[in-house]
Amino acid sequence: MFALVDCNNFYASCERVFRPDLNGKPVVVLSNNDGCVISRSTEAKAIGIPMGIPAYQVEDLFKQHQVHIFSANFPLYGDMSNRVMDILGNFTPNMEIYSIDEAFLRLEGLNSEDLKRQVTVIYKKVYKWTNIPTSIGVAPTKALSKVAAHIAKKFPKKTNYIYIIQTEEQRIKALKWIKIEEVWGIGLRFAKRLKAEGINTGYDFTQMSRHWVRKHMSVTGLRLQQDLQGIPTLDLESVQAKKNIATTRTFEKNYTNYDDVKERVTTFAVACAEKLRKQHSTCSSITVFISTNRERKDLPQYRRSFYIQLPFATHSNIEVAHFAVLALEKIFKPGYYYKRAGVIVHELAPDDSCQKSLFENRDEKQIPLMQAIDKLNATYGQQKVRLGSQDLDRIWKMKQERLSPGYTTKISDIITVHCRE
DNA sequence: TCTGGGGTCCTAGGACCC
DNA sequence: TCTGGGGTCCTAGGACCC
Repeated sequence: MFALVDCNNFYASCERVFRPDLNGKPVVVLSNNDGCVISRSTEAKAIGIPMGIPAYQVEDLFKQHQVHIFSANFPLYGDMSNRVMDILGNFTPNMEIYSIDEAFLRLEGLNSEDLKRQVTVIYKKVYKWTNIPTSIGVAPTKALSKVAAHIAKKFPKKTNYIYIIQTEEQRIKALKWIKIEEVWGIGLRFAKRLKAEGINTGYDFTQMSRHWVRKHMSVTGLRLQQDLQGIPTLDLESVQAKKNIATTRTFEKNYTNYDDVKERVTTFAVACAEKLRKQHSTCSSITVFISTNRERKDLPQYRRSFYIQLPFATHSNIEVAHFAVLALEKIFKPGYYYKRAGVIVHELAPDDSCQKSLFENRDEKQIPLMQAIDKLNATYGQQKVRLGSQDLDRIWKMKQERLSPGYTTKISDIITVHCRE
């Protein structure tokens, strides 16, 4: 059986761990730049704040209900996630960390009663040790465990956040209940097309012809269909090395000037190079993209990306930035209001197996130079040493007006507990 | 005025090989 | 006038996830 453990309202719950005074009150977490709502407590959902909505559009609701608002604090969420995953890992070695707030566990050799008992222990231990509430769905396949977790979350009073699909009857009942657009792997587009075919529930989808599914939804859709039919098709996936690393940002304002965009792209390239060095990898190709604000229908739109194959593998700030700027030169067109840009590095390889190019002409000093830069930045704070082509005055222009402390990741932010005698 | 960021997989079609 | 068959690799674009 597969168990999907899914943290409830994860980011909002993380904020509340250290602010127990906010229990029972509406809490939301905003994306970078304090742009959109990306996590909502149950209370915030109840007052009608939609997921993903731009914050300015719900300002009245915020005021009216005294919603507690937080800027995204990813170091905190990442650390809380590690704590939850460590606990889950103690229950079984067969685990797949699926996202920051979800993990699949394979539970073997338990009868129906023991299974229920074991899952309850998991729920309680995670809650007691981290204060993060979860929903747990259990079923014979991964896709069905997702459905089960959905039910657990939707009916907390009936389920106590735990739901198990074991019999064929339960499987069919659950699938007939779940709307097609809520099924894992069915996004906006496919839901629309499926509804046009008269498919409204997960159950309807399992009854479709394999031929149609294969033709319109590729093998991915076929695998999902089988998994929902109760035939184990999707298995736990082992952690594999990342294939890409990206640094992309929406700007706090529109940029029209080439030099401004170039500075941003340089900084994103440096960030990618730093991420590469941190995991001891190099890259051999990069993509740079720029884009205007696609929400502004009144302005001319322009989006392009450019891919460059590098002549050698590298993780040097200088080299990655150099090629990123070459790519930018290919696609930058004056006259547009740019709102977003990014650098993505591909073809990652371990940095010790760095292959020498036939036409090797790279500067061997890059490696000790980068080591020195990393050391200085580690000692004197992030971004003390930068490239001359980066904005030296810029500290961090991201809007983060309501950032919570780094309770678990920053020594100066650790909370003090006062005990009365 | 203000709309996130970082990933994955699959397919079709073009270029190229023998 | 007649023009093969079987591959691989690469990339853009489309779909999805949290």
